[in-house]
Formats: sequence, structure tokens, C-alpha cells
Amino acid sequence: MGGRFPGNPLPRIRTTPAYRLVAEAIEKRILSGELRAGEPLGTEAELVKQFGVNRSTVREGIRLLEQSGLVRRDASRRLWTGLPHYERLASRTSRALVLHQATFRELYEAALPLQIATVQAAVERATPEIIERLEANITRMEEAASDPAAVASLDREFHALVGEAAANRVLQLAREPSEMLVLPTTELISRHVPEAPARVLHAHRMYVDAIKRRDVEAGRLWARRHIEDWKKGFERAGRSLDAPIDRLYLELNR
Amino acid sequence: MGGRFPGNPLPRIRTTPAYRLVAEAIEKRILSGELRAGEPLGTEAELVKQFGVNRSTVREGIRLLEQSGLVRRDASRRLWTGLPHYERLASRTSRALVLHQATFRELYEAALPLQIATVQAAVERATPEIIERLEANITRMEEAASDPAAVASLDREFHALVGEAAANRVLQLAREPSEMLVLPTTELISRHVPEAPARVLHAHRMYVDAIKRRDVEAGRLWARRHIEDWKKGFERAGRSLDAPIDRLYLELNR
DNA sequence: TGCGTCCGATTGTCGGACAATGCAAAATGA
DNA sequence: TCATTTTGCATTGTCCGACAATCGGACGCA
Repeated sequence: MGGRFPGNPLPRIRTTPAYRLVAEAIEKRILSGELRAGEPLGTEAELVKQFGVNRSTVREGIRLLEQSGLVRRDASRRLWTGLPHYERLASRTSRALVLHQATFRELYEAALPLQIATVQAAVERATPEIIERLEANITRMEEAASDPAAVASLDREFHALVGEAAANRVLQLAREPSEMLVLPTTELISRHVPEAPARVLHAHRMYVDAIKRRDVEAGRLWARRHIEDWKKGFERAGRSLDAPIDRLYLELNR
Repeated sequence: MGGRFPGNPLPRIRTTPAYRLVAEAIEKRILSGELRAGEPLGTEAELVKQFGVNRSTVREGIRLLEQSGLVRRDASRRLWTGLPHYERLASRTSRALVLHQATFRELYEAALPLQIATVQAAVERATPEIIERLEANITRMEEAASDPAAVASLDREFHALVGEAAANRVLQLAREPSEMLVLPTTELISRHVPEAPARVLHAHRMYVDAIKRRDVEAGRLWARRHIEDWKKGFERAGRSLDAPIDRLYLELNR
């Protein structure tokens, strides 16, 4: 075949499969606002008519969108347009980090400013109701201070509450993936560093104290200390910051 | 039917469709490390045998994974296991933020600490090669300072380079979504605030200066100023920080 | 009105089919 | 022998038709 089109470097036609085109068309409708979240997408048969392709092809296209949340099936299995779900986004992001073998040092470097910013926002905006829940969490942790698993679980809950108090979805989405990878190490640290639970507890008390007094600087200070404490504890537990995040943590985030 | 199972809170049988089970099974194999990235996944026929379902079902299952990048088709259309792609993750995240109607204020609050942390990391780790590219970018922006579109585009490129220099994937994944939404406003601001391009350019020069001198504090300072400048410019352009991010910005991020 | 029943619509799954295309082995030429 | 072309096979993308399970709603009944 040699010089197939002399001069033309072989245009490399890349035909997009029909199922992909279907997905893109539907996606476009949703993103453009033509279809708003919560509206029915229509039946498969209707989509078959609209796009002029086979039902199997339509179904494959829908699957592409289903996972991201743009399209969802309710209990009746009918198709609805939906908002992309967040929490799943965060866990996908942390999964990607693990598979790309990001290190704990990278995690620490990101978690520090994010934690500080989150606490600051929480100090500025926490509602009485959330403060109450934060305090309840502390009380429970005081009671369970000797149980590493319980401490880890409550720590997780505490930070979720702080994230909620911050009332900032961008921050939330930026912070959550790293938090999902940092928090599971709390249990490990508690097992190796006897004073860790007490330090965690104290930091949490200081968080709440700062929030109640609306003291931004105190909030930022304790956020920093809390994360740096984590780092020290992590190293004292014998782990290297430059090791890739263990695949193990994937399972903890389902 | 009244009290169907007294005491039993109605088990709510939820049959998972087979195509979803297929996807989960494959996903599990990849996440557990049984299948490593870059290995062939096998043909559809093989999967049909393994799972004992129809080819259509297998194909639907694959589509669920295809979009996240865990499974990819190469030029020959064969299936390979792959790493989740990041850049797409970032754009999905920013899309989610827009659809959830996050506000520019939320964006600002997250972008500030993330930008500071990114610049700090860049100061600590930038290679001579990247510094050279940063300087080249500045030179080009000097030449194009009167063209808002070009300024916006170069600004985007500059920040991408800074992100690359930071060499921190966690930070990258946290920062990118907000950056993807902030940067498109640069053009708007340049059109309304005459001195904006000069200020952007100056901040970029200070970034590079701090990086070359390995001056962390200067880097942090100028990162803060740069983002606060953006905020001021945004407001002076007549936009409200509390307005939801415009759907328009979705299209700029494809 | 409240209840159970029935029917149509829709989805999930299956089996089979075929064209297009990429890949590798076989055949051809030097 | 080596390089190149041809051929054949495997695989994917797409289509068609089919059927069971199940959901929603209409209908009939008390």
C-alpha cells in the first residue's frame, strides 16, 4: 500500500461508536439545561426513535452516563436525569489517587491547607445545631477513648461534621478525597502511639471551642496542629510519608 | 397487607441487575490488584464465559467502567485495564459543582488556600526546565497583554505549569476543579478592568521570582494577592460572588 | 373511599446475526 | 533470506427479535 495518499499523512479517521454519540447527546441536553435534574429522560423506546439506533445501542449509551449520576434509575427502573453525586465523586477521586500511587506526603501537603480552610469556614458559619452535634461526638469519644477502632470512627464522624459546618461545597469536594485517605490511619496510629487518642480529643475540643467563640485564628491554629499531629503520629507509628498510599484504604471507602 | 413481617422492617429485596454485577466484579479485580493497569482485560467472549451472561450484558457492564477510565479501548478496540484519568476527574468535579449551583464565593474560599499551597510546593520543587517554561509564558503574555482572550488563555497555561511544578497529585486534583472555574473569568475581568492584565502579569512575575529564589513566604504572599486580585476584579466587573457559577463555564472545560 | 385485581408498558436479559476492521499468519516477490 | 502483500480469522459495533419480571395505572368491587 505504500504511499496511500502522497502528501496526506493518513487522516486517521476515528469513527466514534454510536453508543458514545448517544451518551454525548444526552449529556449535552442535560448540561445545556434543556433537561433539568429530576425530569424524566423518557423510555428506551423513545430514545431509540429519537436517535435512530437500536435499543442495545441506546442502553450502552445510558450506561456510560449512569455511573456518573447524570442519569439514574429509580425504584421503578425508569430513567431520570439527575445531579452528579458528590460523595461518589470524592471516593472516586481518592481511588484514583491510590491507583496512581500518590504518597502520604502529597496527602499531608494537601490536607493541611484544606483542613485549615475548612475549620476557618466552620468557625465563621457553624450553626448551633451542628455545634451541638460536635459536642455530642466529643462526649462519645471521651467514653470510648480506649478503643482505637471507635476513636477512628468517631474521628471520621467529627471531621465530616466540621466539613458540613463549613458549608462550602467546593471546599468539601476538594477536602474529602484526602480526608478519606488520612482518616483510616487514625486507628493504626492509636494502636502505636498511646497518647494519640487524648491528643485527638483535645484538638477536637479546641476546634469546638474556637467555633463557639468564633475565633478564626484559634481555629486555624488547631487545625494546623491537628494535621501536624497526625503526621507525627504517622511517622511514630513507623510509617514512611513517602510510601504510596496503601491499596488497603480503598476498601475502607466504599 | 399491613404488618407483613412483624418486627422485620421489610427486607426490601433489591435485585442488582446483572450488568452491574459484572461491572463490580471487574472493578474488584482491578482494585484488588489482581488485574494491574495496562493488562488486557480479555475479549468480550471470554468475559461472557467467565460470568455466564449474555454478551449484551457484558457490554453494558463494561460501559459502566469505561467512562471512569478503569477500562479503556485502545485503537484496536480491544479492552485494557487502565488507571482512572485524572484530568477528566477534575472536569467532572467542576461540572458537578456547577450543576449543584455552587457559588463563586465558595470557589474563592477554596481556591485561596489551594493556590497558596500549590505555589509553596512549586517554590520548593520547581525544576529549571519548568521555570524556563514559566518565563516563556510570561514573555508571551507581555506581547499579548492587550488581547483579553490571549491573556486568559496564557493565564490558564501559566497556572497549569505552576500546578505541574508543585508535583503533588493530591493537591493537583484538589485544586484543578476550582481553577477550571476561576480561570475562565479572567477574560471577562480583563474586558472590564483595564489594569487587570498588567496585574496578572506582575503577579506571575513575582511567582517566578519567588520560585527562582526559593522564597516560600514570597510565593505564599503573591499567591494570596493573586487570588484576592481575582476576587476584586470579579466584583469590579460587576459580578456577584454569591451568584451560582454560570453554566456557561461548563463548555469551556471540555 | 378504600381495596384487590388485571393489563399494558417498560426494563433486564437472552440468543443470534452480520459488516467492518485490526492482527497475524501465509503467500508472494525480490 | 528477507520484505511485502494477501488472506483469513477474531473481535467489536450494531442490529433484530424475543420473553420473563415487574411496575404503574386503570378497572372493578365492596
